[in-house]
Amino acid sequence: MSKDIHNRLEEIIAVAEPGERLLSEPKLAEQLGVSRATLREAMRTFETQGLLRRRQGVGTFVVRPTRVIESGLEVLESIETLADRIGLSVTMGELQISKCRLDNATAKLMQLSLDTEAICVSRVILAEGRPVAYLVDTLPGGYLSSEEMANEFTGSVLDLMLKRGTPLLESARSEIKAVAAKPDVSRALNIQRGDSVLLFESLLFTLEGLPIDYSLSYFLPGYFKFHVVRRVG
Amino acid sequence: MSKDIHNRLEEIIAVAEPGERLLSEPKLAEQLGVSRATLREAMRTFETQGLLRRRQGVGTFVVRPTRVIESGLEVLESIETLADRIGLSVTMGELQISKCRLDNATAKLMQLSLDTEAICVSRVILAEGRPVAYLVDTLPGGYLSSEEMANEFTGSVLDLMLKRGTPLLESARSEIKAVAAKPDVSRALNIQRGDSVLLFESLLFTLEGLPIDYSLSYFLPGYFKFHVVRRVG
DNA sequence: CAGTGGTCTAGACCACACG
DNA sequence: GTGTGGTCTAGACCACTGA
Repeated sequence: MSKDIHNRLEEIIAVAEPGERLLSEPKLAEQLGVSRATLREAMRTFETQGLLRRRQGVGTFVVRPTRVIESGLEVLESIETLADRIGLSVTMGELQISKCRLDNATAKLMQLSLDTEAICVSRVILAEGRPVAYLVDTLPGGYLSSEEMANEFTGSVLDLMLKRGTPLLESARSEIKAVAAKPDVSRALNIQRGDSVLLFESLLFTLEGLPIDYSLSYFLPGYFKFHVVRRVG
Repeated sequence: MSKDIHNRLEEIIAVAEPGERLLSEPKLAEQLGVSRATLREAMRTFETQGLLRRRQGVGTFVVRPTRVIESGLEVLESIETLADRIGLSVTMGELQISKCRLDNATAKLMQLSLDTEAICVSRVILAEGRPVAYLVDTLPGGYLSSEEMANEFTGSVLDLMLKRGTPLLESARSEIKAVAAKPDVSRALNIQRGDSVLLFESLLFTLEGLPIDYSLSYFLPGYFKFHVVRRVG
């Protein structure tokens, strides 16, 4: 029964020093008496918990997640703001900005026509060098200039607009999902395809009630704690 | 490249009639020109979207998810209440009630001593015969009698207490996570081990602010839509 | 270059459902 | 019993990293 493998792996991780490298997959699999596929399956849980970090061509390392980025969902704040508050430094990587076309569903959500020119911004947020979130924003053209993006953008469309003061923002409506990481997500977050990630699909509104930003935010579960208070009646 | 497989599977599902059975895994794998393992990997996404339903010993079936159970997170309501509102009938299965001991973390959360007698209630919620949620509640002993459970319990601890009127309930604090299904969860929800599910880890409080119920709620993503409004500043 | 993780394959055995 | 999905194995090849 490979529930054992899970427990034995847990033990191995528990006694390892932070930063320690595990045996290579073939060796570890042999030592545990299971196939490599089974071992990798068992590793999945610990990866999404942020306890293991795999690096292709290098090895698998034990990680001690530092502080967890915690947030109540009632307030809209960027990851950078949240991280700042607990004194955690985050950086941005793999920034890609491109003009893009809206697909049908997105156009409908944003109340735009299909031929609206739009800008897609994708990037990875790293905490202590580890990718922890993958964000993709889609905005109608005209809200972001290329100079602004080059000079001011630090990872958050929200922060940029708040700093700029225009347009005035009011709220975001987010849909919360759990999804299996597709190839683009698993690559960006450095996890296995099919691993579980938390996805916020959000629409950001201005004070006038205009949708101004459609975003997909993929979060590595182990590094974030989102909570919400739900009232009876 | 097995991204193709994903798309081809998508196409197969799209043109299939609801309720239609797919070819068996070995046959379908051969037809698509991939191994069974690869095919199963590709199937994962569609399972958690609720588009495929696998039944051991029977086959894999195409499902058209009917209505999605949608809820804002600000208000605490049971799945039964939400389903009722959209006219969807849900039933309860695999009810298990047992006395249990608190583990360390749970005891701390509930502000109880480790030797407190507690009751664990687990059950599966089915919508149209399909398991869509797996709920595990832990309560200190004394709140639920066995007669009540036998006669009144329809799947929701919340509804039972609200109906009874005591203790008076105020709110729940929920932590939202994405997790890979462990064996117990995958069995209960009829999905593959490691599939992504949405997990709410909640603590329910009385009007006096006493924690009275600790619950883990695992949701099959495709059948639920949770949303929340997040305000700026 | 050698060694790592990422992916895929072919085949096996099991537990289960149904006739 | 027969056929299904659930799980595991052994082995292969690739892409990537770092010396």
